[in-house]
Order: sequence, then structure tokens, then C-alpha cells
Amino acid sequence: MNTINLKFMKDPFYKNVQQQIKSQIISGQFTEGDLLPSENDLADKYKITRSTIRHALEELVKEGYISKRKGKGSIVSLPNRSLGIFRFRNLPGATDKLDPIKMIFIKKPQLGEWDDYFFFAISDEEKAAGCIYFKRICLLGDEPIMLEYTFIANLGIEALIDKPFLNNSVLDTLNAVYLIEITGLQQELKAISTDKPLSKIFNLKKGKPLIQIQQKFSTSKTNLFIYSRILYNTEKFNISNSLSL
Amino acid sequence: MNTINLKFMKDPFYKNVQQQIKSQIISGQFTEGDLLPSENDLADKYKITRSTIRHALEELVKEGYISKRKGKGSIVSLPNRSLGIFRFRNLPGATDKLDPIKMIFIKKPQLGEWDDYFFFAISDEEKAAGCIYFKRICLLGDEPIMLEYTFIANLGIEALIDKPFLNNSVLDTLNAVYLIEITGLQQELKAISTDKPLSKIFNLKKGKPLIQIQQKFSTSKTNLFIYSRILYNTEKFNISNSLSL
DNA sequence: CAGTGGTCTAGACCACTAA
DNA sequence: TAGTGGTCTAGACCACTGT
Repeated sequence: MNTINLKFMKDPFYKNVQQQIKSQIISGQFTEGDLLPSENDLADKYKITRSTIRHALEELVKEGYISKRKGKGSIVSLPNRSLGIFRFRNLPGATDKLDPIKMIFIKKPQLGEWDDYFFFAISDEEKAAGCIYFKRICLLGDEPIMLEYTFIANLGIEALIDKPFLNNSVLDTLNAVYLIEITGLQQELKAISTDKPLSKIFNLKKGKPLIQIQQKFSTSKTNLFIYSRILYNTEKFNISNSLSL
Repeated sequence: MNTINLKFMKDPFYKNVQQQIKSQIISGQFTEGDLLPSENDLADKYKITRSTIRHALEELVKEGYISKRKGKGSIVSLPNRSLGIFRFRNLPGATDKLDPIKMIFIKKPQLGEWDDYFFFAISDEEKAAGCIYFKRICLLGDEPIMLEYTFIANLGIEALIDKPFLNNSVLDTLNAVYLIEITGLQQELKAISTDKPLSKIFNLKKGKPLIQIQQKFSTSKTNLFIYSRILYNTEKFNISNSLSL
């Protein structure tokens, strides 16, 4: 059974299933708190054994798309999907009601040249391809909390310029449009002082401390990387994350 | 086969194997770059199937103790074991030779009371048990880079006070002495300014930005948590980490 | 080439959850 | 009690590494 010629399928079964379920979650067919079909049902549906289904689900657990409860099922969970992009948590004393988070473009996605002094070393191929970049701020209520610069080599991903982002996320958009997955992340943290231009953007006194995170995401598309530089104002809000093993 | 009464064994087979191999790595019987025995050999040795061995090894991969290469084997890897405690990387321009890292106690492990305003909410049980705490700085060359406060409720872990730490790590020590494992981590990042006492410790001007990370580790021992507050001087050194999926 | 890890099947019994 | 995820067995074939 299932002797479909494996040589012509680049991906193993479990990756296919993983990708299909992930797409259904990203596109909203399953939302937070929903139960996936049981492992036995999924095995019937995809006509593979439960072990292989379990392998797929386990990958989704690693990526944070689902969690599991014995006797209950697989529970869809949206948060922490963004792989190391830290999320906010209110400081005690700060607004306790969860203000809506708004992402606003300061510079819309466009094609241009790479900076001469870019914060990560880029390849000649990336340099030649030119750079799709944009700049956004994140508002919590009316307060600017985060400033984000994103840079990606223009290696066959022009759709980023026209299409609106899925879930406000480049990563989700690349996944939905090109099936590009994130395979790794390298990031550097640093504390810096607010300078004059930043002080305007954050409405913050010069000299106040900020957190800077520079990230380089690796993707399943060879030689395609996503770079971002993020500045956080942590005066009123912490950056928090949690892991479980 | 392997019908040893499961009811009397709290842990599944794969956890046992996982723990045994992990101990051998922590205690130095395997060191960085070594190859573990092959999955078939391990299966023979522990008298369980290869699938179960693979489950154990996979957990060790998740924890960062090993990595795998198809056709080669399972490779022991020490780094990144510390689960979200970010590690250093030299900034370009800073000393390129890797200076040795020294951990020095400013306050040796001792038993005391909890602070009234502790940075995480603690349970009554923890409060009643009292607090084992200590304070260390981390020197890179002669430069103070990190200041670390650690707090743990005294719930049957007195050995921490007498014994020297294994690998300079509370986590490794708890694992080796009490078989306590880390099951999760919650952490909060913030940028703060250097005040007077910190300026002495870090030999840094007042007002310079620092990174503060407050952590709460969950463990396999119920109600036992490990708290730490860490301050980093990132003027000359980044905090860097990397993940792969 | 022999040996390794990667994938997969087709079963089985268990502990847990919720009705 | 029926259904779920958790563990485990005993096989099989594959792609990849090194000699």
C-alpha cells in the first residue's frame, strides 16, 4: 500500500500533511482553540498510518501551531508562531486591557538597492538581485512600541510588493504564496540608546534605552534569507516569550 | 518481549534512555563532536526497538544535546544546551580571539528569605521553604559582561549550597544530583539604564543601556522553579542565539 | 560497499478525557 | 464507556556518508 513512486515526490508524506494542515491553520480554516480531527481520522483521510500522521503533528507542535492533550486531541494555537520574534506582555501597572495591536507601514514594500553597510553579510547573488524592503511601526493603542526594518533579496518573490500581507506577516505570506518555510533563525540582541530620529518616532527622551534585535531567517528556498532589524521601546512593555520542552 | 510490568515504572522507556544518554554527555563520557553508538546498536544495548531509541534521540535533539547527520550518525553537541539563556558572540571589531569566559561568585549560594518585591509571583509553598540564592558575574577576558542573580525555593535541594556546580551551571547540577529536568522557560526582556551600583560593577558610564532578562524555569519536580535576573552589557558584545527547525 | 539515519507500515496496549 | 493521544513492537525500504 502507498507504493506511489516515491522517487518523483520531493517531500515525504509527513511533510505534505504537515504543510496542508499548516495552510489550513494559517488561512483560518482552523482557528485558535479548535480541535483537529483525531489522529485516526487523519490517517484514514490521508491514507497513511497513524505513525506518519503523528510525525506530521509533532512537527506542527515544534513550530507552535498546535498543542496536544492526551485523551482530548490536538488543539490549534496561533501564538508563538513567529519563531523567536518576541511578543509583548503588559508590565504590571501598564494598561491591563489588551489594546489592539496595529502594524503601520512607514515605507511600503518596494524594490531597491542593498545598503553598503548592511548588518549581516549578504551573498553576491542577493546583492545582484536587489532588495525588497519596507519599514513598519507597531502601535499598542496609540503608543509606538516597535520599529521594524525588513530586507529580502528579490529572488522570485515579487508578489510581496503588490499583495497585502497575510496576518500582517511576511513569513505567513511567503508560506501561503510560495510555500516557502522558515528553517532557521539567527539573531543578535543589543541594548542601544535612543538617538534623535528614534526619539521622534517613539516619542521618547533622547538617551532612553531601547532593545535592538537583528535577525536573519533561513528558508526552505535555497539562498533566500529574510533580514530584519527591530527596535523595541520596553519602557512600559516587556518583551516576553516562553518555551516548553 | 519487554513485558516488564510497566505499571511500576513511572517513566516510559524512551525517557529512561534519554536520561541515561544525557547523563553520559553531561558527565563528559561523550564530548562535543563524538558520535553516539548507532541507533541499531543502542536498540540492541537497551533491548528496545529502534523506533523507541529514535524517540529518545529526538528528544535529545530538541534539547540541543545532539544533532544528526544521515549516513553519519548522532553527533554530540554541547552548545545551546542552556535553553534560551542567550550566548555571546563577538561584535566585529571587538577581540576576535575567543577570550575564556569566567564565572565568579559575588555571593555564594546560601539560604535566606525571599525579597518582598520579587520579580515573579511565587507560591506560598516557595515562600515558606525559604530561598537559596546567589549572585555571579561573568567575565570575558577581564571585562564584566553579565551579572546574574539566581533564586530557588529550598524544596529538598540543599546540595546546591555545598557542592561545586557542574559546568558552572545550576541546571546541569540539579540534573546530575537530583535528576531534575527543565521543562519550560518563561522570560522577559527589557532595556534599562545603568545606575550607580551597576556602573561600578560593569565599569560603565551611568545611563548606558543594558539588557535585563528575567527568567522563570519550570522543572520536572512539581512546584520547583528556578528564577534568575540577568543583566548584560552589550556595548562591546552582542547576545546571540540561533534556532533551526 | 557496508553502515548510518530517514521514512513508513500495520498492528498492539496503555492512560487520560469527557459524556 | 467510547474515543483520544502516548508508547511500543517488528518488521521494511530508502538516501546518504565514508572507505
